[in-house]
Amino acid sequence: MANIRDIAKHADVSVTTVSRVLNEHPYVSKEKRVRVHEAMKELGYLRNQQALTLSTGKTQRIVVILPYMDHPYYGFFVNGLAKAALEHNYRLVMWQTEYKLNEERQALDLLKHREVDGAIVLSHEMSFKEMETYRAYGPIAVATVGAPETISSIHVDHYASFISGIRVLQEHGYEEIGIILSRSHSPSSLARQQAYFDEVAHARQQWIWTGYLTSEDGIRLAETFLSQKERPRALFFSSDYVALGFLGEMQRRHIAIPEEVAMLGFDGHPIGHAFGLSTMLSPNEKIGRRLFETTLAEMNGAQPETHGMTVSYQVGTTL
Amino acid sequence: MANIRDIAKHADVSVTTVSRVLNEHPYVSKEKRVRVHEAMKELGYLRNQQALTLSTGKTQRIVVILPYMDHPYYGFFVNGLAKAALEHNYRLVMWQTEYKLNEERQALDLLKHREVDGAIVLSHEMSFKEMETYRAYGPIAVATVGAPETISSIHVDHYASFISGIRVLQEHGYEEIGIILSRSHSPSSLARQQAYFDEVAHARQQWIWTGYLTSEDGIRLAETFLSQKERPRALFFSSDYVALGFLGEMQRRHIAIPEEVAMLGFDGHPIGHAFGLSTMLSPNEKIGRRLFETTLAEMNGAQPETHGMTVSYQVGTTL
DNA sequence: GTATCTTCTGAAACGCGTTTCAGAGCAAGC
DNA sequence: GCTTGCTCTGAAACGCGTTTCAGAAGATAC
Repeated sequence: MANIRDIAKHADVSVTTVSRVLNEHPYVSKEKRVRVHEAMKELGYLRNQQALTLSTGKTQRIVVILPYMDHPYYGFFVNGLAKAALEHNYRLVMWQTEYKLNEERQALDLLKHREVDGAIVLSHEMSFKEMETYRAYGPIAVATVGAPETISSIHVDHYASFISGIRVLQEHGYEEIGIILSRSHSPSSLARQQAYFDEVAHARQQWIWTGYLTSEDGIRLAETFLSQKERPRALFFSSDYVALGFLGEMQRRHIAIPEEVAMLGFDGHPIGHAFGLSTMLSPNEKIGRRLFETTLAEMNGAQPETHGMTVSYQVGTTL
Repeated sequence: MANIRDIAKHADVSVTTVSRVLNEHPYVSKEKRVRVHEAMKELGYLRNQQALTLSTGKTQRIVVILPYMDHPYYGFFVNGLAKAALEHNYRLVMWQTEYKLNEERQALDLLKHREVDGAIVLSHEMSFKEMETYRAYGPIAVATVGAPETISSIHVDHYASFISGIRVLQEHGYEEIGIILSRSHSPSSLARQQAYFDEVAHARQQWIWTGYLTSEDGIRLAETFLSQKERPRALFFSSDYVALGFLGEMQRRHIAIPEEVAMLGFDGHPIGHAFGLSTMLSPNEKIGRRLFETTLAEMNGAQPETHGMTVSYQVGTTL
């Protein structure tokens, strides 16, 4: 495959001139520019991206770190990221961690080895303290709360969002409320619990169910929930998919929603809409976009930024 | 940041020796090996992946081309791909095309510019004829049918799968069957239509609904379906999400499933299970794995392969 | 007419790890 | 004692595009 030196020889110009033509530098005479273009066509020249990357030090790649690519929760984030990346001529390198700390480290090592220009972290086990040790090698943006100043954070304000969700439930007359969370120790779960205790007068520790991530978990939850003696009148889920699993199983058991138990989801997935799930709509695609744009801005010298986004109520029939 | 030459100087050995230590070449004396390791530690050496890539010509990256990353249909494929890639120390570069031919071209151009070692195409607008023009630059594997010999294909045998789905419907006593397809001109849709006409005695052109991709489309379909005078007794969907949208809307309208119309989905998404959707289980995660492994094998000199996978019936309550 | 720009060109160095090749030193084979 | 072979080492070339720097030629300024 022809390289820049072959082109130079063929067009009888210097390598520098060919490079200038490639980069549309103005100081090339029309005549030579034409000759170079012809040579490139004749030899079927294709610029070697690797060489460019080594030379400039810019990879035009960003690593995206998330637990599972097929978990619907991340779909909107990734979609926003993908669109923004495409627009700015960046490629996304996806790294699936399965919640393993070691995989997160490997993914961030790409930064150290200059395989990518930046990192976007949608979920992490790693402490921010450790994450900061990677910061010297490139910008990092997270979709979670609690990041230090050096790390950009574009996230859903889970505390405020849960407060507003609880208010929606209260406006519908529900006072005895339970909440369904994902991993119990994650910052978002902690914020949600805090909101729960701050805002719900009848809050009870045993009305917090943790460890529910998927629709299958939602199915399981139905059994657990129904076996409980004292049950809340409404459930606030932190994920639409868990809510849907629960809803499906309740339907199967012919238990009326919202008469027996009211439900409020979180995310706003279209599939929830089909089953009339009331939910808190989260601007995840927009967050994805902004995560990318923030990272890009940082690469161009901007300061890290922190921004919390809020959610809105989407009417359904489960309240 | 220290490079290999700095290490060489610091350890008072040649650059070659440092390279040998990095690559665990046996012909390095213990003494020098130790000196090199010490120098690397002292200077905080990090191997520059870019330089390695330029030097070896191997990127350890594969581009994955698909219309939308957040479409649940692709979730399992991508999951399988991601797991296999991780195991073999490859990175996945995701390219979202939104069904645009031009985006597919850009994605495959990565191959030409040596930005990736291979390409995996989960869905494409591009003709195989055009796709073959990229073949010279690296292995390509598709998840669709009809690929020429030069392009690997690991796919669901849509014809056989639709036949077996139709048989399931017939075994449940349904003769008047309609089918719901995605894009009408895609090879999979054509194969499905063929199976429909070959296997269903009462097949009718107006019982083929095309253009249904998402759960929102499924909701829309309910209206269209119900407004039709002569309706089939059963619907065979080519996507669980479309089926679920339809199912939700039918529930909202208090129309009994399967009494009014029986439903059979396709894919086997967990969320379908929650709502008792009968479906044809597709081994998409396995296909993802094999797509990667095939591509890897081709990079190591193996021939392209074609393999059709079959689906199995997953019992639900919508038949 | 001299000084100062502007335009255009190319040699060489740079980014950095790998590979090839030549050769030195030493041991085993016969 | 001489050949063969193995172990170890490093200089130089290679992959390939970009950038720096020096300089030539022509144009403009005053």
